Amino acid sequence: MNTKEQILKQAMLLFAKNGYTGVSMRDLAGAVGLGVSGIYHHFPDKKSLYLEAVQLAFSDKAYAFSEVWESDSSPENKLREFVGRLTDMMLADRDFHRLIQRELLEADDVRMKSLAKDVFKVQFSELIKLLRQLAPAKDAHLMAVSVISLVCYFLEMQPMRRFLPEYEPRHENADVISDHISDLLLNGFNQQDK
Amino acid sequence: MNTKEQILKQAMLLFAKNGYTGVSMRDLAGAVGLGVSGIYHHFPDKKSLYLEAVQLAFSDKAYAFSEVWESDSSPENKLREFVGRLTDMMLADRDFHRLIQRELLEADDVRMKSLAKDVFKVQFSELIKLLRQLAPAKDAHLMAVSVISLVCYFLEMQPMRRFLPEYEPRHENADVISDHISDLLLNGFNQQDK
DNA sequence: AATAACAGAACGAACGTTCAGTCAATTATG
DNA sequence: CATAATTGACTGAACGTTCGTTCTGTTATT
Repeated sequence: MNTKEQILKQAMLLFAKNGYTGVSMRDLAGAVGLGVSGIYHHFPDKKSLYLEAVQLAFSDKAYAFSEVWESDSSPENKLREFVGRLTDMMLADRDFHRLIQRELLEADDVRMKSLAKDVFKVQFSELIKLLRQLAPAKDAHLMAVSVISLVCYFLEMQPMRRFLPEYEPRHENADVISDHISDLLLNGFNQQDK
Repeated sequence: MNTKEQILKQAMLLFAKNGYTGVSMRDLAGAVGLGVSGIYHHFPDKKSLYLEAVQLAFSDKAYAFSEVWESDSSPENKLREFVGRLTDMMLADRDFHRLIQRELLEADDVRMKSLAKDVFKVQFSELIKLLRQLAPAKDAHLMAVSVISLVCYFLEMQPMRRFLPEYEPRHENADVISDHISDLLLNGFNQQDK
């Protein structure tokens, strides 16, 4: 891995942890093992470096779900598979999830639009297609957002959930979370037989 | 409203918009109409000011749901009422919601614990009690987190949802959102007759 | 000889914080 | 009751530090 890639990787980690204003060029240089000016040899300024790091982080993840859409399982199982993979991904790469959280908080309209079109659109459309089969009468956009909401906010709340009533350690297990979410989506509060 | 309260209010707005490191004491002083040292007359340092502003913002909201818990409607209607009020609150006070988002992202274990115990615990416990009536066989903690997730992440995704497929302007309406969430929770993907 | 990849020092600006002084309102004193 | 002393709420300038960025080398490779 060359120097530029190392810079981008460390940048993504640090920006995810501490945010744009929370990371100085000296912090980053130190993490990579360079002097400050070494970074400016590869990037014109901090803003460009940040955007490139975010873009790289997202583009790596976009194609993780193609197997799900291409499989010929039942719609129910496709949904379970999608929820499971999304949960796994978010749990395995917390820095990536923090980056999403930060972008939702801080990105402007231009960047929001480019993230929507370039990163999420394809997966979101496939999810909508699947949901139309599962629940034709319901609003597909709202359903798709609901699926993503359940997965992402579970992990977003994780640092606080630990201190809330009825918490058990198994509530951090990926399978427990994704099974719960799939059951809830497919059956609501009604009992289900598994 | 005295000066100290004005400082706290402006601080909460600015911190919600720009984050802790994104707001300088000079920014804040300017917003209140003071010199920098005027702020240090009321607060010992930036950190204390931030914590006090966050605490104030949260304590104002904690008691908005007592009517729901005390009513004698059916559990189903109580849930609909809770979801509706939570959605309204988050939609009406975006700065408050941004502050929650930031705290979930940036707070350390100590502050996370104090937020959980002092701010959310009571409401969360009441929600759990309600959910036990609605779905006794399910995991109460996971269910409660699901309810909150659906409401909060809908609003968190709002700036990006606008650019995703199948979006319609009515998807930003509080009633549309909260009805969808309540129906989903009570019935899953199954059809429901309203 | 030219270039790519850096190091180290330095730039002005902005940061959190402090400090000496101002000025009205309050309290204490002769 | 008048006046002196004290306090609370602030201003403006200044402190040392850190910020993003640039500039001048240096060193190994082409």
